[in-house]
Amino acid sequence: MKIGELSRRTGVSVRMLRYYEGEGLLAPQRTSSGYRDYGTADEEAVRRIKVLGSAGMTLETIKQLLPCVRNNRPDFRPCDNLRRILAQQVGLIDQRIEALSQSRTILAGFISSVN
Amino acid sequence: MKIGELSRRTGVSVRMLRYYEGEGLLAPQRTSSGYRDYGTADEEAVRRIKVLGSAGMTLETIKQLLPCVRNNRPDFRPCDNLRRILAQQVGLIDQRIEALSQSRTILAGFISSVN
DNA sequence: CTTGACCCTGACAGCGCTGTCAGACCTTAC
DNA sequence: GTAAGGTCTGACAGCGCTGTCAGGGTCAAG
Repeated sequence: MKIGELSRRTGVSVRMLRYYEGEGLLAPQRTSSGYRDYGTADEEAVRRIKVLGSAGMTLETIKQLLPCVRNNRPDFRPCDNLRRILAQQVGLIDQRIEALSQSRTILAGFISSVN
Repeated sequence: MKIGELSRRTGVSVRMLRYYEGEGLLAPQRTSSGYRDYGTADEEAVRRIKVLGSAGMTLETIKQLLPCVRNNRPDFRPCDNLRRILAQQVGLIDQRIEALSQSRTILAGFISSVN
């Protein structure tokens, strides 16, 4: 599929899809005329990037993860320090969740103190 | 207290404390020689800013919240649309928590699939 | 009075991310 | 063949946040 369609299907802007490629997270085929040609695997990848990204992960971090994550099952063999990255990222995520929960408590408290 | 001490006590860099002031989130007293002089209320505010900020809130958003949040108990009277902001922010936070949980599941799954 | 630690302001720069614009090419449908 | 809409590249700019540097003032201890 072409970039516009992928954009519509994933909700990621055309601009960002090209950016992902520039950062090395995607490498779509090209048609003879130079148009990007994405497959379903690319679409899957974009969805993953989106989720990981909205969790606060940097594209750089996601990039380290992604190549090992083809096929829903990570392949760790080519990725030596990946486990470390993963554990570290889970730690970061837990921290963020904690902060968010705290904030939520604060805000929800404010709201209910008014109703 | 002076800015260096506040920085040490809160873990927020001197640079950022001055930035907060520039953005209108803090307004410390000044000594006759121009040094910033922070009180305990400022320290409290900085801690709140820190928590709210690490929850992904913009300083601009925090700024709208902060004036109504003196004394641990929000004063809604001067803040008409605050409830709307609060509800909206809680929604955003819930979204972020959801995304983080998803990411966490993905990553933790990867890790356990290897042990 | 000097020295070292701290503070001041202002500016520049970078980060990661995102939008937008220009100028050109491609494709599809009429 | 023409027009409309999609795509290409490359560049510029902005966002919010953060560090750093320069050039200068202040303060406390020796």
